[in-house]
Amino acid sequence: MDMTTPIDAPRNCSGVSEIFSQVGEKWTMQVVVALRERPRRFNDIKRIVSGISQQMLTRTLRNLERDGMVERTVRATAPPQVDYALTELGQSLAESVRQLAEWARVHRAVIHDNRSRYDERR
Amino acid sequence: MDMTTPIDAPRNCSGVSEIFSQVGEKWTMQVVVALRERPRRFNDIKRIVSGISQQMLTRTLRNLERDGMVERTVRATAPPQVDYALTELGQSLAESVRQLAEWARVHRAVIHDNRSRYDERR
DNA sequence: CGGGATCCAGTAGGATACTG
DNA sequence: CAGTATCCTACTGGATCCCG
Repeated sequence: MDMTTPIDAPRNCSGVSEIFSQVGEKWTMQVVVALRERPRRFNDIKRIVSGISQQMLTRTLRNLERDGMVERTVRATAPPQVDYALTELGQSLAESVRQLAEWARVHRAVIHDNRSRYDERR
Repeated sequence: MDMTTPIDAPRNCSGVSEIFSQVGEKWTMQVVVALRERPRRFNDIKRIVSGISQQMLTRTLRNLERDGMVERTVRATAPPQVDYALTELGQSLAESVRQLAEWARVHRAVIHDNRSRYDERR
């Protein structure tokens, strides 16, 4: 193992950044947020997360389901009805992310301003 | 002209997920963590963030600099020496991210387990 | 030492059409 | 309604060479 790294950083950044990349995927957190209040059906989510295609919504939900963040419940009615709900794991993620989201919300304007100035100076 | 600023986002976090995607980029947070203790030089960071190419380190640092997370200081010595340091903005990001990182560290095993079971059931 | 310039592969993201 | 199936584009990540 690499014992030469002189930082007392959180151990195993590699595994953690794996989670980050999922969180950072374009639609993941918006879907999680859409489910925070209560379970919702496919097209309800699609309506809330404006701009998402049904393809991307399907993919995002599958990934979240795969990780155990979201539970999928199929009702054998006609027409078919599918509910998606956050699991406890998913809810705890949403809660942890909320703080980072708050940071982003507060600093968004400054970051955009920094970018503009950087791009102009170039 | 400001085409980049979303005017209205009722529940939507389009601007926030923009920050998330940067945080989720493969190397961004590992570089930030590498700078948390003190400023460091290019090849120091490269050594700490094992596996990163000089190309990707350059790109990542440029993006962080662009957003005002990192400050770049060039010393006109021979050989040239460049220091990278977190700004206050960068440090506050690191702090906010730490909590999400802690969440990821705690739940990583469970998530991996969920994935395995999901993939088997397929 | 600290990059920039190229080129290249893989994947995320998206548009559209079709289906049980 | 809730998806699959295709096909396509753009961007992320990386390897390599070069340069002051």
